[in-house]
Amino acid sequence: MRYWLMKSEPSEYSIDDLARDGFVPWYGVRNYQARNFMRDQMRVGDGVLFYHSTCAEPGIAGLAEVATPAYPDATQFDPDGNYFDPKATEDTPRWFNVDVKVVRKTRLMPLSEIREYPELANMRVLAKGNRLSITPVDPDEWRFIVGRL
DNA sequence: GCCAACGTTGGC
DNA sequence: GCCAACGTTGGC
Repeated sequence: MRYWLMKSEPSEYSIDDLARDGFVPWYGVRNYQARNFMRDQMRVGDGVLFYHSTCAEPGIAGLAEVATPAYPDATQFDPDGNYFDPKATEDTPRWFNVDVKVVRKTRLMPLSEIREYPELANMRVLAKGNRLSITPVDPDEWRFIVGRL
């Protein structure tokens, strides 16, 4: 069992959207490291911190979990979509995604609050210049955060 | 809107 | 295989 932090822009897809839909295919990831996390390391049942980024109040907004193994991201094959990849084919897909299902919306734990806890100082989401949309979370960090939501 | 940081691309 | 140029991310 692993733990993850996954970023979403709430203007695109928020925790309220996830609470409404129940689950969502995490499509559109076009970064190899983030893809590899989904394809190679995620397992059904892994815990997910749902993080709002690029918004007025960035921070952790809810809890979710990995709901499916990784499978080819359908959007890479759609020439009219924003996520089309001309180098991907059905036989040799380049991008993968899992489905994520809601556990619960929580209070918002703002980025500014995350920074205040020495216990969370090593989180990758706090690292300067970190741009990864999916990052692993240590079990200790997970427990610390969940206990305060 | 700014800008630092980072990943990717492509010429050589 | 290097590396400059470019595009994107994301907090502020």
